[in-house]
Amino acid sequence: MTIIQPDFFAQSTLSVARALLGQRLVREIDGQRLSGLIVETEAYVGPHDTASHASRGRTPRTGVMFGPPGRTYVYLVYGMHFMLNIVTEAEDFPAAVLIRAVEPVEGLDAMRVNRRGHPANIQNLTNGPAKLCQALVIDKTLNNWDISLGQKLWVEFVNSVAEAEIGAGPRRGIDYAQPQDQAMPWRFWIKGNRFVSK
DNA sequence: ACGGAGATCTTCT
DNA sequence: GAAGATCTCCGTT
Repeated sequence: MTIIQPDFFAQSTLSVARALLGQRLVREIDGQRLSGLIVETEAYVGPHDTASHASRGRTPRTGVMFGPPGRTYVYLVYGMHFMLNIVTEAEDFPAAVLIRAVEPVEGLDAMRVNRRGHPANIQNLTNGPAKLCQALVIDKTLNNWDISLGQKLWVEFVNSVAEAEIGAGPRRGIDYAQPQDQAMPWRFWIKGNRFVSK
C-alpha cells in the first residue's frame, strides 16, 4: 500500500485527473477508516479557466489553489455543500482536481449515518461531490490539508486505469463560465461504473 | 422517470 | 447584494 505523495500532483492537471481514477480516497476519523475508489474527477486549470474560482484572481479563499500541489482545497457552495479538490501543478499556477464521486469500500455503515441515513441504496451514498464529502465527513477544517501525511485524509495508489476505460466530457454545473471553457472535456470517469454522478 | 424549486450562507463586488 | 464546481423533495407523467 502506497500513500500518494505531492510529486504525483505536480504534473499536468488533466493527467492527474485521469491518474486519480481507480485510486483509494481514505478518511480516518475516530480511529476508523472510511474509504472509496475515485471514479469521477474534474480538472480546473490555470488563471484563464473561467470555470475555476482562480480565474477571478487570488483571494483569501482561492489562495490555496495558488499554493503547493498535494494540498486540499475544500470550499462551501450553495451555503450547504462542501467540495473536495486536490491542488495540482506548481506554486503560483492555480489548478486543482475536483473529486466528484467515489465507490464506497470501507466504513459503509458510518457513511450511511453521516448521510443522515437518507440513501436507501448504496449507490446514492457517494455518487456526487457534496455527497462524498458528507459521507466522509470532509468540511472546511480539512481545507489546505497536506494529503501526503497519512493522517485524516490521504489517497492510496491501487492501480492505473487503462485509457480505454476512461470517459471524458464537459464539466458539470458551470453555466457561469465562458462557452469555450464550458465545452472543455475536463470531466473524467470510469466507464460503466455505477457510482459516477448523475 | 423527469422537472422545478427551495434550501442556506460564504465569498467577493 | 448576488450568485454559487449541488442535493433533495415534491409535483406531475
